[in-house]
Amino acid sequence: MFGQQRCQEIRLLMTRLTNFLQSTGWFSDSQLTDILSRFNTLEIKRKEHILQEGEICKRVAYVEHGSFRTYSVDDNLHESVTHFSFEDWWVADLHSLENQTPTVYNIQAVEDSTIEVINRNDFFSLMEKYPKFKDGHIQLVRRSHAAMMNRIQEIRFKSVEERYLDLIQRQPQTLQRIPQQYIAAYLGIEPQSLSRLRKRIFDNK
Amino acid sequence: MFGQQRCQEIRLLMTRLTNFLQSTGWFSDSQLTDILSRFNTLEIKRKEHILQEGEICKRVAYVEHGSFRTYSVDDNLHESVTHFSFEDWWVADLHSLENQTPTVYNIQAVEDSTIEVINRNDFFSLMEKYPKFKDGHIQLVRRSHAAMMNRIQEIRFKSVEERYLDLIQRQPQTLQRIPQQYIAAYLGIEPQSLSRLRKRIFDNK
DNA sequence: CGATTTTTTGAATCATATCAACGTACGTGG
DNA sequence: CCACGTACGTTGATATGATTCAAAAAATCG
Repeated sequence: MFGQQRCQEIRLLMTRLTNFLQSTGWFSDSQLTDILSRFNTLEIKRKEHILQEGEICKRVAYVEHGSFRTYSVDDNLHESVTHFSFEDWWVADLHSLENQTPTVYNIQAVEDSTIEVINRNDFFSLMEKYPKFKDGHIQLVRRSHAAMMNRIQEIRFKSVEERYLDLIQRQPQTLQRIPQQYIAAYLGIEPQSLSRLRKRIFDNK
Repeated sequence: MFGQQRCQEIRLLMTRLTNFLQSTGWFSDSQLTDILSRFNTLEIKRKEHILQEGEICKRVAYVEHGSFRTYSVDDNLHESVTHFSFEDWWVADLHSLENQTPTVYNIQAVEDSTIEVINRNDFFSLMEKYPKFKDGHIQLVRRSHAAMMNRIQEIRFKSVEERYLDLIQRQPQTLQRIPQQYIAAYLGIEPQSLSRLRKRIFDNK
């Protein structure tokens, strides 16, 4: 019984994406094969961009391995990191993807990474073909929305120190895998200030 | 021809909600009547809450007249305003509505207001019954998501002064209809700081 | 009109930005 | 494999903007 399942998984290529889609229980094996056939595996080198300001988002990626940062840059060349994406995250600019308007965000690999990529047309036709796929996507948008609301609350109510401690507790991998300057840009402070903050924290311990 | 249309509108009650639903062009008159029949008109007094922290969001409102603020309160009783809602806005906590989890937000009338209210079950069954109604809702969630992303960018990149000037230019009604302390809570500063900021701005002119 | 809420003003304090310089780690080509 | 250059992180001094506590002035409501 498990032997057969394992065999099935191997036939479908044992990727994190496959694993995720199977875990939802929403699709039959043939549907799974159909869905997976629309994706291509891509290797992305550290510091390479998969989306840049001004472009129109034409594809959606699923992170197999590695990490990405979504950030934007203001007139004074200050960078602000919206979020980091690790294994099993979907990565895209949903707004640009939907409306086909130029994005204001940049998405860059922080480490050498591997992603599964699907282009916009295929993504949208999957949503039309499989209602569950659409529902899943809507859920994702809703969750992103809630996460953004939450983010604003945190920025408002918590000190930078609290938010830093929260971050390294909730996502210890961030500390290990993301350079400090990007973490500073995520917290909304200058790298110098994060350096001083860390000193304060670790001296008092 | 226009006479007949006007007559039709009167039969459906000439509300902003009716107007909005008609303007989408998504529904026939009988569908419109069906949809509108699920809504009830409610009068909300200034400072009255239509949702409070800890409750589960069980209804969705459309603002006919008046204004609301969505805000949350931290442990030190500091209030942060997420956004203001005026005429023709949908008002609800989408996250609590969807997941039936307790909300962390409060929604309060800033002025004496009139809203059209639909309860959760009716709202969801309308989404199942009319695909266009569901699409419209998804669009709304997506737009809210983009607005929140944008909000974070603004907080990061713009000074409080810039954001204040942006606000009163983009939504002059805010300045007229919303008390200053709530505007301060929207900008993320203390009322005292906004008062000083305003003095600085108007002295330099 | 009086009572309550809202806004303004003052002084002291705190956190972060900024400019500048120095140390350290990293990986790339010789 | 080492040396060099570049990118990254640390530290110092100073400046700026917002907070806090306190209290007065102004506006609003019943």
